[in-house]
Amino acid sequence: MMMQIGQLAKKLDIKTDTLRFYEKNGLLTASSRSDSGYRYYNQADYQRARFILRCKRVGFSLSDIRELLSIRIDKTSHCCEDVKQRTTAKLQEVQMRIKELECFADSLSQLEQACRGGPQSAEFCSILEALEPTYVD
Amino acid sequence: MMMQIGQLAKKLDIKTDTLRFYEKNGLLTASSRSDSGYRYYNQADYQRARFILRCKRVGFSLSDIRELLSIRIDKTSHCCEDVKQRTTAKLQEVQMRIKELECFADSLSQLEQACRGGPQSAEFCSILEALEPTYVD
DNA sequence: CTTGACCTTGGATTTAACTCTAAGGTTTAT
DNA sequence: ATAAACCTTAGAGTTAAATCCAAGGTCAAG
Repeated sequence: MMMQIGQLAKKLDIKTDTLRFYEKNGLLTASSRSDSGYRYYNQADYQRARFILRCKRVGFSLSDIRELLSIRIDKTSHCCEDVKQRTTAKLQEVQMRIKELECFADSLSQLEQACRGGPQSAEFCSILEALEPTYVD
Repeated sequence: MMMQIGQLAKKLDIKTDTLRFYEKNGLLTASSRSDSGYRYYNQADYQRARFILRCKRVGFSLSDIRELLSIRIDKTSHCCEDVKQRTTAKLQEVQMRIKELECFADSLSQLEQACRGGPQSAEFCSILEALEPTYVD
């Protein structure tokens, strides 16, 4: 359950240096340390690390991610305007990215269809051409 | 219709240097030049530039984008295995990113609900906690 | 016909995000 | 008890992507 930095790094397929770098930058701190200073990570740390990597893959910068992770809602007193606003902003950003990606996915599958000799086979020959009809500026 | 580098940069909200950098790296070349060497961009160039910026926003690197842009299907002879395979691979990648983002969006809107004092108001207080139930490792 | 706002190139610098190096301490297995 | 495989820190180096700088050419407006 508890693992040290090398094991966690292997599980995540990243370098131990990267984990130390994330710690230095306030993204992920090992939940405990051994007497001699070795970092020990638990399951929650692992989840948090996976979250960071997911965020990165979809184009968030480390400071975006720090912000996402910092959004905390006070259970008792309901949340303040600031937190609500940041959450809404991030949500809109994410939804925009989803739309953009869906647009890509459509175009790519049209191209794939063309590859299979589907109905559009002679119509589009690049992703830009496949995307064009969907661009409404 | 035809614009020079400064105008295009302004429209895209990037620096002229960035456009020259993209040219040097084979992502976007001005469709023509004046006698004195000024770059002239047309509508297709603009679309291509927008495509590049969209790709970047959803986490593709410039070489990913170069690859996406290089996928071309030969209209007459149907497409070769290589192109088909690259298209399929990119499509899968895009679909995975969409799934991840949808997962975020759900969690963020749960948080937003909590902010509004919705039914889950006392349940989750951070994006990690809101995400947890959806993590199936 | 010159001023000011554009443009050219090549090369240096910056920034984010790692990734490596050096010098040394810790743990486990034989 | 010593080698091998871990870990620590601080700080330097790398890579991708963008941005800046310098020295100079172009062009439209007054």
